[in-house]
Amino acid sequence: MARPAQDVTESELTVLRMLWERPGSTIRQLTDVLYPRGGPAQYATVQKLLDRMEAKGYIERDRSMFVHLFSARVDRDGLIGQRLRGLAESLCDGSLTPLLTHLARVEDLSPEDRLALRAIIDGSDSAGVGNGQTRPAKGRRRGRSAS
Amino acid sequence: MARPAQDVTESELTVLRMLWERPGSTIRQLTDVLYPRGGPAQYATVQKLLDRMEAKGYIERDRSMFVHLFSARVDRDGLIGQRLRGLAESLCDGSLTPLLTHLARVEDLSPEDRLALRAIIDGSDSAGVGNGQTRPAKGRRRGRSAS
DNA sequence: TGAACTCTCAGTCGAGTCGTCTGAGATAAG
DNA sequence: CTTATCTCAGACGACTCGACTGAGAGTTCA
Repeated sequence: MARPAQDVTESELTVLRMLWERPGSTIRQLTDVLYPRGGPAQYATVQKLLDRMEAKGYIERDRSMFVHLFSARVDRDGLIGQRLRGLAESLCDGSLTPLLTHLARVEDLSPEDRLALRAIIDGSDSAGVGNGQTRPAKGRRRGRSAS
Repeated sequence: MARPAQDVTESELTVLRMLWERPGSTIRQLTDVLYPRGGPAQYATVQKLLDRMEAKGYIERDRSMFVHLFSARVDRDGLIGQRLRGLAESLCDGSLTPLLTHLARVEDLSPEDRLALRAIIDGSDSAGVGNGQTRPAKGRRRGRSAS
């Protein structure tokens, strides 16, 4: 009954970040970058991390060839959303609003951020102010959990 | 080298939540509520959870009397901030802005939330719209981590 | 064909966490 | 003094996680 833990570890995240940069990588390719002087042991470590991430649903594996190709199933924004939801669940009865107001209160915003935020809040989704970090995300929309 | 883990567990959080409601509780009082039919074993469990939370800095213990009194050192908002910062650290290079925009984008806001948010964003901190969940927080202000 | 190489896969190991529980010793109450 | 309650240290079993080993299947190439 110890630690349920189902989200990505720091080590797993390191591998996942690489898959975000280069989808369809092989274990060999990942290992060569992660452990430039790595032997079979390091190779196996990366393999195990990928195994576990696949089991947790964070990546997918193309088995069609002898050498498997790995890609991320969740992007950075998806991961952010997941953790944010988990946080809301355990601390705010599932509501995301407290997190939102907390951030708006704590973070000192740049004028650009301020503008972009107001645009988002007011519903106009044509805010062209790129802050470089966040990407539009594909099919994500109002994920009411309503526990 | 497994799991550093330094933040509150779900079980610890259960106890912490009680301390938010009733600061200065004894182990006995906490145990009676948490395990209404609990024996010495359950008592010791609560004790251990308190021990570990004290070690992690989440609660404080008044040792002046024979029976110790426990209180939270961090409130809900503080915990939210801490986790949010951790999340930003591991996924957004330490910047909170991506989290903010993510939430603003994903969450469909009620008109009240919208209004309150705009007030916060625009810097006027006299927003009287109480959404019940978030409390103003004492000394928290611009925590630039600038890694 | 067959040897050398690389890959996959299953299993193991050590360190660490977490919830639980036991037992010893100190203190208070009757 | 006896009894009850508290504190404190330690230990357990289950589990996670990074690291590593070894066996066996598939590929490459002389």
